[in-house]
Amino acid sequence: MRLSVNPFVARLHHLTDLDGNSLFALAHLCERVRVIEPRTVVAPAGQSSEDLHVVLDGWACQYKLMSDKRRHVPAFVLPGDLADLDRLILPKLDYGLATVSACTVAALPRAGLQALLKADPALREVFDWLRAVENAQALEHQLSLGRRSAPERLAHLFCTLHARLRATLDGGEDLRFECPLTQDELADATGLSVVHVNRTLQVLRSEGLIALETRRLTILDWQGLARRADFDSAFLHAEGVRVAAQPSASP
Amino acid sequence: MRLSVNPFVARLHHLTDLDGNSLFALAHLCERVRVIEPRTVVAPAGQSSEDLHVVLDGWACQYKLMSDKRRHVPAFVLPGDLADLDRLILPKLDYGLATVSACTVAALPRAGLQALLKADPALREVFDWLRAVENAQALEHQLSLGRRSAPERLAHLFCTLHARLRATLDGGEDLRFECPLTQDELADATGLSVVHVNRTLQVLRSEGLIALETRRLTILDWQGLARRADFDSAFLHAEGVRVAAQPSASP
DNA sequence: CGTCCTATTGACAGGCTTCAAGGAACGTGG
DNA sequence: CCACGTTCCTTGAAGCCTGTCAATAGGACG
Repeated sequence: MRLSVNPFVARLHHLTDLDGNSLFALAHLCERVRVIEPRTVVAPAGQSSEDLHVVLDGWACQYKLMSDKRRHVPAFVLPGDLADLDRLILPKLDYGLATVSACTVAALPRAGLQALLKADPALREVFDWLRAVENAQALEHQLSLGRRSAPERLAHLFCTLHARLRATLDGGEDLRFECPLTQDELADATGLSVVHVNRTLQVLRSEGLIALETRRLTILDWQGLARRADFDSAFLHAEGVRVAAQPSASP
Repeated sequence: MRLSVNPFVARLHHLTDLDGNSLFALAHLCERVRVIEPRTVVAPAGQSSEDLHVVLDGWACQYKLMSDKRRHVPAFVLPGDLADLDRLILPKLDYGLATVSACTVAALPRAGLQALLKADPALREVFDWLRAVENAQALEHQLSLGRRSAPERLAHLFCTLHARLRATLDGGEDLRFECPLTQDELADATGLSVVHVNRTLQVLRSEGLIALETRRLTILDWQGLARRADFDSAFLHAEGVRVAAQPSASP
């Protein structure tokens, strides 16, 4: 798996000033690659595993289940995302990982990654940063669930997805993107019922903010959508990190 | 500030196998102590700061504001908690820190803490673990906001607070605790309105699950409350961490 | 005793859920 | 190529949960 085709490594290349050695070593850990069917559990919740997962292609999601089957999706995992970073510390996670669309997933050995991070302080710093950003996103999601109305939640989710995708793909100003989410999944992420998601989408459409055809979302009015959502991209920390110049292997 | 009276250090002593040197060094960083009035902003959101905050006594909370003043509380900060761990990585946080009751707060210098963690791998591992636990709690809170009803949310919050307090205070089986939260704060944490919090509390009372007098919560039926909340304490990771035996300063 | 903050109540509206059923899209096999 | 099953989307009706507005009561405190 070469550097250029690994979107996770590519993203870190964009967001950080990690040197080639670090990136290469990381890419090297992404060798065990699987292709996984849509709507498939990759790693169930509450089960310990020795692998972390990087989604190279396709969309996945974290999920949590209540004992009566109610389901919540804390976050969608986009191409280039590390899906279960917490497992670096906690082998047994309390959320699961499932695919949304068909996915190409790399499994990184926990021990190997830990060793790499120990040997490469700059990379470690970057991983710490990734965790902090993930946490910031989790808190913003909390705000949505706690205080935003249904239209606001969906608008906010779309703004977030768009911003994250654009950052990863480095796509220009394109306001359209493939969005493989079903309304069921939107419901589990926004804390709404499927029916209400459906109706709320129609509201956003009728307001001229979005168009949502089969698996394809178009933001018709970015400003309007962001205003509707009270969206402020700061929590995504898309500016990246400069990691302190380390006395590392090579400059 | 001696070890024994610093609840943050005491908690790490309980939860981890950190040696005396690490704990002492950490306690030493907690020297700058302030007493802060109730309902006071300690560190506003969106502002960068060179200090992390440990709450030694009293309750505080993280908070986020929307542009129209809607408020959300992602987490309450209890005695012995590090309130803004993310600031270790992100100097400018997107949540603020405010007191709930009168608090004794220690301000730890970011640079000093970073240096300490760099020099003490075991301590660093523990801090990574703290972050992972914090994230687990954030996701469980998301689940509450997204999928639990009002009575379930409050029941879950009370179970969580009780479990966290008991872990910190190492209190026995006591089912009562001081709870300085106003219904306003409960509302901001649970994503409900004040009025509805009030009514929901009455429901929980009438079900014989809790008693809530002035600033004092009694859990009358722990099992019942946990069942009502679909509470599973796993996400608190109260078992702590054993950090790999490090070739550290002293055994 | 007045003031401020918090808790409590009532009335009413509306957002959102649930139940139920129909329609559209897509893949599969005959 | 069409019948068929499955999954997803859409719609309607009914009602509860929760929010908003407004006003009262209770405590703490100066």
